[in-house]
Amino acid sequence: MDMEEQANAAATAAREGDLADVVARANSMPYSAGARRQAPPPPPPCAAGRVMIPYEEERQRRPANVACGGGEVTFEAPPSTLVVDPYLLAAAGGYGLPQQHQHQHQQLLAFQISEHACCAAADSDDPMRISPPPPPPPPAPRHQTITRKNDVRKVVCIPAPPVMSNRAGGGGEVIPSDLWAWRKYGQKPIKGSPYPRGYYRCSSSKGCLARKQVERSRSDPNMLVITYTAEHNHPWPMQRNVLAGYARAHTHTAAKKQQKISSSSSADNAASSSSSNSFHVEQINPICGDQLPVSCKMPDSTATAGDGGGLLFEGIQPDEVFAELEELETDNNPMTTSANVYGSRGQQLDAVISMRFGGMKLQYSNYNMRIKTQAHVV
DNA sequence: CGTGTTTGACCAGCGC
DNA sequence: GCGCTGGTCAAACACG
Repeated sequence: MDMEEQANAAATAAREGDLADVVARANSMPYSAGARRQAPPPPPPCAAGRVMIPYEEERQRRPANVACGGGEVTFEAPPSTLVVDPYLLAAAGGYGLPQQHQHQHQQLLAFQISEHACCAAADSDDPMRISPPPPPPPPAPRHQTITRKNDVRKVVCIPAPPVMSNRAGGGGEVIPSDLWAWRKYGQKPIKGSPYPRGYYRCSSSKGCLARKQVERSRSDPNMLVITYTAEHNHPWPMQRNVLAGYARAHTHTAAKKQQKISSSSSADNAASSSSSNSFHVEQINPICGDQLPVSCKMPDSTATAGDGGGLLFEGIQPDEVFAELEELETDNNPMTTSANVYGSRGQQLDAVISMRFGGMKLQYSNYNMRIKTQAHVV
């Protein structure tokens, strides 16, 4: 199979949402003659693939490059320092956010990324908010399964839905979906914070050590601070096998709204086209329009669609794409990831995430609220 | 019945 | 060593 056929096969796979196939095909392709080069270095050891900026590095860079607070946020960082978080991308696209908050994401897209550092600064009484990669944790005793000093913590800040009486999420929090199945196992009031902290563990797989803590930022109650601890030891769940509890609770709120929107919207998918060595799938971002031009459903027909009100799209689904990328990164696939997020221009916000694996380059962009996924042979 | 949340109790780390 | 604090457990309960 020559390069062109490979590219077409990869394009087909990508249109079908099978990023792993795309990557496999891309990695099987030789680098083009003109671009012959050493394989790019593996991404930084950030297995979960989230924005991970070493604390000292970030602290030194922050004054010059990150302006935090206010409506206008400009954020720039060397691509090598950024690993894209599928969750952030989901939030950036507005997926998973309750309808009443979707408008906020335009202003918050850049903020969410820089807030990663700003939260740490604002809530500086938590010294573990950003920590360097530690050695592997020792075998876990019954309690305190991970020592506090050595655990990896990755922090994501997202716009918080308003406090509701909904029991989901504890303390009335409604946690937007990040595609993993989480089970709440505790909640504690935190000294100095008026908001309780919820403790969640991964319920997708027995024995998975992944945990997350969810609390409102004490400095900005409109932001949710989600702290991820440990890593999933299993692929992300393509199929939710649960209808009870957390997902059920979400079904009662924003998720049902989205389901209604979904069911009443047109099933027309946006046009896609392909050429010999490139293709793109273009979809209208549902959050900026009254109409929802694509059909929304879960990846698997048996899965629940009520997962935090998230919308997934037929064809390439951004959440899926980055969730798969997350796994690929953990496999240390030789690829580079870069992200550029530009400050808001009026109501518009642009974000470009590009990834390169082998001879294929994938690019996810959110230009003027128009989601576009492209793949090119490089 | 399976999966979830709630919540009081328990345990360990940490600072003094 | 002691007390505070955060993280986890587990029983009870809710829900489809």
